[in-house]
Amino acid sequence: MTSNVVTPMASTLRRSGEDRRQEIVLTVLALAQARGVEAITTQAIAGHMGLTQGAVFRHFPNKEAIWAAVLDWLQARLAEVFTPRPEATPVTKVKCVFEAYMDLFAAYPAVPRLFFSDTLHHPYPQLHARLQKMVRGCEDILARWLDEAVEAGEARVGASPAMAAKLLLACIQGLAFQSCVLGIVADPVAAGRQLFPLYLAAIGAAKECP
Amino acid sequence: MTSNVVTPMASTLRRSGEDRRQEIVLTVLALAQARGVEAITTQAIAGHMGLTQGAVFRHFPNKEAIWAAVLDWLQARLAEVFTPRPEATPVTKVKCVFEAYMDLFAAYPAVPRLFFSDTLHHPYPQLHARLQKMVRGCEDILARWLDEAVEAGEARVGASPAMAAKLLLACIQGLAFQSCVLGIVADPVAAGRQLFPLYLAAIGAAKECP
DNA sequence: GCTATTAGTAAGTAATCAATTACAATCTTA
DNA sequence: TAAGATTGTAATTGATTACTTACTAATAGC
Repeated sequence: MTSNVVTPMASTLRRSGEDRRQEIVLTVLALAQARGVEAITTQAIAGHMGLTQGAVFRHFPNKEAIWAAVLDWLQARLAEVFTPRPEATPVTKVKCVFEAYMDLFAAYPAVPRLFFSDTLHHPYPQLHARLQKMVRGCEDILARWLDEAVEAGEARVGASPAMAAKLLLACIQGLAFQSCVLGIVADPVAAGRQLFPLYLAAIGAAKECP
Repeated sequence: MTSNVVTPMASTLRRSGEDRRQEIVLTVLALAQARGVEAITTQAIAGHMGLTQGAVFRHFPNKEAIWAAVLDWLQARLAEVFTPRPEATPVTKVKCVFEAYMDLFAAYPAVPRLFFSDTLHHPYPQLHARLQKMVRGCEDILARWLDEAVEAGEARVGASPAMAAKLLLACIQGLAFQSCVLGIVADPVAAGRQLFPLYLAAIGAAKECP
């Protein structure tokens, strides 16, 4: 007789590690939106994927590594946001980035939730530093474009371009909070369309922007 | 002989319930800043106050009640923020509110942390609704003043006053995030002083503002 | 086709959480 | 001053947490 201890792996689909890691990241995004960042436990992740809790640790050594993978994903999305058409004028680039942000928030409402959550900041100094670096990098790119816009006569910023960049990012973050965390802005894309002209006025740019 | 089971209440200062409730709220603010919102446990609160964990539940029936008390405190601070001099012009009122926000963030960096944390939103629908209501209320007041500003010829908002109000609150929230959560803005008051002129340009107001 | 690696389970770990209980000391007040 | 309400302790509860271990089945490479 064979050892009839149990009959595991009944109908479970076995997948590659790379697949599972991606799936875990997407599951984290889904859970952040559905149940909140604090409710993202390894058990919740495993349950959402139809696996047992221990399986999660086959693919990540600990929870911090999961968060790091989520940050990898987030960084890739942010890189996409900051890839406007190269032939665009500086102000148009800025506008495209703003719109891409709103599209990102509409597509993945979990992103601001993760960004704002203390979980990604206080308990993990390295992740906190990475998030700092990411935002600083975005600010720098925007500041460069705004500088070019002033030089090209496309805008006439009263303050420094760096401050104009900080203002735009602050607006974006505020909108992200209002739409994705607080839920008082139904459609970030529509809200952005109404708000961006005000920013153009702030930097003394024309309203058109093709 | 007396029963020498233990000798409790050795040197502990016994205080009134109202005192303790206030102390707990302030302790929550301190812990939110020092260790992060997620690290605010009843044990941490009690330890910070020099009490045992059970003592916390003498003053609040459960943790949600603690959060609710924190929201009460926050609501009172917000009411102070929205109390400018009545003789001020509309735009000056808006400016005063902006500056009061920055002062609040400088004095209590834990406030944005709490506001942004999922803890106050997802697990407690009632607290979430309260936060929504508070922000909406702030937005409404700002929108009214901006409307008055336009009528008085103090500003010429391109979009609706409601949108101009939403823009200002978004900026405030973004700055709160950058300074108190992300930590890339050292002095929110100084940053605000540099950014507010850009907002004045956005709503077509003069730069002076006494 | 055999073997090593990988992806899974099941069960268990110690730690920590919010909340409860039984009891004691300290106020309040009648 | 006696009685009742209040503020505290100490110990414990059951649930949940991230993470580990021992074992098993599927896959990939030679």
